[in-house]
This record gives sequence, C-alpha cells and structure tokens, in this order.
Amino acid sequence: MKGISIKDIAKQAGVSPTTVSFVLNGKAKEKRISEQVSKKIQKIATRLKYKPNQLARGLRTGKTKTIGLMVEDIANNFFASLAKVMEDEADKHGYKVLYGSTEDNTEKARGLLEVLKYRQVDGYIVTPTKNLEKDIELLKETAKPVVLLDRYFPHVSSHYVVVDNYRGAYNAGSHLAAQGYKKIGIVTITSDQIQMKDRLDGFTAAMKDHHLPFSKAQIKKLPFELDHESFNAEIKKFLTSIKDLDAVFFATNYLGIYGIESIRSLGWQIGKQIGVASFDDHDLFRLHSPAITCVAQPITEIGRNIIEVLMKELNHPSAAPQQIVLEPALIVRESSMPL
Amino acid sequence: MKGISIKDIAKQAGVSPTTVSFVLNGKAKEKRISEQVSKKIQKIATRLKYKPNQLARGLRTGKTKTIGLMVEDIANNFFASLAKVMEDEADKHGYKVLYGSTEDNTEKARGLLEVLKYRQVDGYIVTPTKNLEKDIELLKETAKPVVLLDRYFPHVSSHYVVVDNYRGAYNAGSHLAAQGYKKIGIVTITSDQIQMKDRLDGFTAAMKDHHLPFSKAQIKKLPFELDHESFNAEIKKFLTSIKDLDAVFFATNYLGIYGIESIRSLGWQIGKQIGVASFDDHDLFRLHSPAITCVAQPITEIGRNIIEVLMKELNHPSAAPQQIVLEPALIVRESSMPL
DNA sequence: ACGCTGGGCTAAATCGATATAGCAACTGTT
DNA sequence: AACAGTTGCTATATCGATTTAGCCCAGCGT
Repeated sequence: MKGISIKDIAKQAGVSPTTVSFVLNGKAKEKRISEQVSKKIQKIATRLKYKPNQLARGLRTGKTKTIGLMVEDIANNFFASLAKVMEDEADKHGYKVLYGSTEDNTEKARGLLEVLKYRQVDGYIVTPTKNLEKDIELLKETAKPVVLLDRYFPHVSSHYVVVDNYRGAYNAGSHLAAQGYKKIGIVTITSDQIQMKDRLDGFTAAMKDHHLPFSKAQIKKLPFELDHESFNAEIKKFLTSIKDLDAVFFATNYLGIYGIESIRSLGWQIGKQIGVASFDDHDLFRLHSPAITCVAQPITEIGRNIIEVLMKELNHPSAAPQQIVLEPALIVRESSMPL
Repeated sequence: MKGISIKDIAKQAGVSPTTVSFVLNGKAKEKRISEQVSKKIQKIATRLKYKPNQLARGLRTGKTKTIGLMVEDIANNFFASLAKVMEDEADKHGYKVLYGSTEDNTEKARGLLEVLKYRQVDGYIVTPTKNLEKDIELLKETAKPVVLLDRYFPHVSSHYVVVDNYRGAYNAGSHLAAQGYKKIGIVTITSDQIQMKDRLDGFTAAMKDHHLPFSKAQIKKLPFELDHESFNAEIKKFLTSIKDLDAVFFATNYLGIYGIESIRSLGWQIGKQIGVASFDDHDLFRLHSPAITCVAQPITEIGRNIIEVLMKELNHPSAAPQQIVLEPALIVRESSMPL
C-alpha cells in the first residue's frame, strides 16, 4: 500500500536508516559497514522488495533519472520509431522518458519545456520549433544537458544530432535529374528552420548543377498545421499549376504521403507521367505501387547517437558541444524510373 | 539555476513559506489570509515565474500528476496515434505521460510496471501482455487506478477500453464471404490474449455462418517476436500451402503490412487473385494499389475514453469497473472486390 | 477586567532518501 | 597510560512543498 521505505528496513535490521542507505547504494565498503550488517540489510531489502522512492531520491540528489523528450509529432512514423530507439537506449542507462509532441507549435513547445523543467528531468531531447532559441539558451543555464534533434539553431551553440539534410535533398534532386526528369517541383513546409532550409537549398543546388530550370514557382511551401484535405487540395493545385512538370520531390514523409494521394486523385501515373521522391522512408513508400524513391534517415543510428551524447553530458559535462551529422541514404525505387 | 522556491517568495514578501503555500494553492480564503498579503504573494510569484517543484510536492502529497502509459510498441502506428490522443487529453487535465513499450514481452512489461510504480505515477494505462494478471491485481491494491487498453483479462475485474474485436473480425469475414470468396485464410499472432482470441473467434464464426470451409490449416499463428524476413517467409509459406485459397484476413496492422509484401513478392494480384482484409487502418492500406479493406479502430474515441475513465477514477474512485467496448468500422476497399 | 471568539498568520512536522559530521569502542604506539 | 588512528555505525540536517496545530492580537460581551 504505502510502499516499503528505508526506515522499514532499518527497523527490521535493527540499524539506522543511514546505514541502510549506505549499503543499498553500494557504499558499504567506503563507509566501512561490516559484511555482516551489509548482508543482513541486503537480504531484508530483497525480501521486502524494496524500491527506493524516486521522488524522494530525486528531491535530495537533484537527479530524477528521467529525460524529457519533445518530438514534433509522436504519431509520425519517423518520430515514433526514433522515440522507441531512444527509449530502449535510455533504458539501458536506467533512464525513463517523459515525452510530449510540439505539433511544431512554439507555444506548445514552451509549455512542454516548462513542464519538463519543473518535473526536474535530468536532460532534454528537443525537436525545436521556430523561435525557440532563447528558451534553449535559458535551458542550458540550468546546467542540464540539452540535445537537439532533427534540426538545430545555427547561431546557438548546442549539442545536436541531425542528418545531412542538404546532402539528402541534393542527392534526391540529382537522382531525379539523372533519370532524365527536366522540370521538377518541390513541396515543403513553410518553415525557416534549418532542416527545411537545407532540404530546399540542397534540392535547389541539385537543379542548378544539372542545369535544370528552377524558378520560385516550382517551390510550394505549405503550413504544417493544414489538415488532410487542405494538404491534398494545395498539392493538387500546385502540381497542376506548373507547365511541363515531370517530377516532384516531397520534403517530409507526411508531405510524400499526401502527395501520393494527391497525384493519384489527379489520375496521374507515378513513375510514368510524373517522377516522385520523398524525404524519409515509410512502409507506405516501400510497398506502394510503384514503390517510392526516398531519402531514408538512419533512425537507429540517430537514436543511439542522441542517447550517447546525452549520457556523456550527464556523466561528464563538457564545454564543447557535440554536433553529429549523419548521412541519409538515397533509396531508389520505381517512382523515379528513367523517363 | 537552482530554481525559485517557495522560500524565496516568502522572503521577498516578508511572510512565512506556509502563507505562500496557502495562497498559491488557492486556500487564501479558507486559511484567512488577507487580500493584501495574498495579492502581494501572487504578484511576486508571477514576477519570479515560480513553478512548484513537482518532486517535493509529489513526495508530500503522494500525487505526481503523471500517468504511466504502457503500449505494445510505440513505433506501431495504432499505438503511436493513440498515445498522441491520450497525451493531449491528459494534458487538458494537467497530467503528463511517462511511457514505455512492452514489445508484448511479459518480463519487459513487469519491469515497466515496477519502474512506473516507484516513480509514483498516479495512474496506469496498460496494454497487458500475457500472464500479467497477477501484476495487474497487485497494482490495484496500490489504490492507483489502472485502465487496460486494447485487451483485458476476462477473469480480472478491471477498467478497460477496447473495441469489439469479435465483431470487427466477424464483419471482415462476412464481408469477404459476401463478396464471393470461398476459401479464406487468417493470419494472426500466437497469443491467447482476448483481443486475438476474439478476432479469431469472430472470423471463424463468420466462416461458419456463411457455410464456408474453414479448417485449422486455414489459420496461421505467428509469434510476435519474429523479424521482418521471417514474417514474410512464414506468410508466404502459409499462403502457398493451402489449395484454392482465395482470400486472407490479417489480424493486425503489421501482419497486414507483411502480408501485402508477401503476397506481392509471390506475384499474386491483390483483389483479383486473392482477396485481402486487415485489422486496423493505416495510410499504407488507404493508399495501396489496390487499396486494402480493413477494420478501423476509432482511435480518437478510444484515447478519449481511456483518459476519461482514468480521470474519473483519479477524482472519484468507484467500486464498479468501467468497461467500455467501442465499435470498429469496416472500411471496404478494392482489395476485397467481388470475385 | 476577564474570558471568548475569530481573524491573520507562522512554527514545526512530514514525505523518503541522502550527505555530513561525528561519536563510541577498540587497536596500536611509545 | 596517554594519545592517535581506525572501525563501525548513527544523529541530524537537507531537498521543497504541504499540513497540522496553534500563537498572538483585536474586538466583544458581561
């Protein structure tokens, strides 16, 4: 009911709570507790199935063994898969995860940070939204490690783990060009954040390097908050508005999904009438007919790196920010067959 | 750095911490604190952006405003989407979510329950694994509410929110039969748990009611732990082993996904050579060519109900278990076109 | 003038674990 | 025998908030 406390053990063993604490924290030797007493306490503790109250411990030590995870959207396959990897990895170090989705909304993100903070998490893994620079900087002053995920702020020195978005998008654009597509559009999210900027820049550079026509009209930026219907409507409007468009690159997995839906509702044949590629992989892309070419992020690697960075900082805080950029992989499928 | 504590406010206001606590907890009237003092404290608190330390509060009050969520697999779209709904709903009540995936593994589930327990969560939302009955019963004795999700234990009286799995599978089976399919197989998970049993039973009943041949050979049970390759291999083996099989029902979304992959790698035409339906909806099913018929669970409704039940129990614990069974919807698509 | 009531506030205990300081008993040294 | 050093353990304060008990003063009645 109330749970076994250190006092209960102390009483049963006929020693003081202090002694129990020492033994149970492996400081028996250091604190010169005799083998006898030590063993007796251990035995009683296991018999009673004692588990320290993490609140009390956290209150006293300032360590909660909990990390706060802010993703953009836990229902998005990319973030959910990543969350799982991180949960597993964190668990190996004895950490639990408290999470929340930002919906790419700054206010929600601020609220979440606040909550995580006064829940005393030991560290943060944050998918930042725009305008969150100051909050991140403030957070750093709490001396709790913060690792940014998926994107970062160029002017803020912080730890982060991201993929090379520029390169990913560049490769996708180059690939489409190499396949013979001539007029390629890009659908992205209205966002000045680095990851979207890099994807757009990378793609643009590819167009340029391949001497393909690429005007602003070939770029469609849509707000993250749109609903399903509106995304589809906007994408259709965009695709039909450009003369001779023969391929399109979607800058995120959900855009890719909406894009496929839109293209099909236009009655266009993917891979024949229009080439398609998307950022991020997804079961849907793999099994679609035709299968969709994509830029896959190394999810397991990202997750592991994040936790590794975080654990390093938790154990030996360093001055230098750890900034890891991983390579995404271009997976060529039928949607970008040569014309 | 250290955070603002109630003492800091007390000092600034020239009153005792007690008074501050009263005011900030809205007990000013009740505790007869004067308007003057009350306002002054409020002002200082907002100026200092005071946020109570949840650990200290939790330690004292026994309430952490945190709920523990155990899903089968956060990377599974169904659970991830559900998690998001629940996170949102919980947030409305001021609760945060601490989560973990069980991987349908009893030991992992036990470990998670343990962790959640000594982190003093106020309530639990649990996707139980097999053999978890006792742990659930023990949990109930801690007087913290527990709501089971997706499945339950028939012999354990507990709160739960599930869908009518029998009916969902029955409808899918009936639909396939009505479309003219004659020999239908089912691929499910090796599990005695109620949700899988109900799906199998519902499907079996449909076969019987439609006077279709249905032998044990038409049932394939696969262990949850298999990897991608093995799932595909097993499903292919099963599909090719049955003479005249003309349709198949997959009892979970991931089985459906593996199933589609398998069928296609066999070179069979879905909806022409073989009818297909799956439990759970998924973007992949909606956008597949042909689109896949499925039994969709009302995710938002499930999530809302779960949190509603949990909040009711947190605020006014009742003796009677709340057991909610929601109706899934059959979504007919091209994969089950009439033969 | 004395007791009583109620208004306005605070001291101190408490939640459970940990960290610090230190006490008692014994051993060894010269 | 006196002192230092070690061994083995404990008392107490602490983390930050809440809660209980209760203090002090003013006003009121008699």
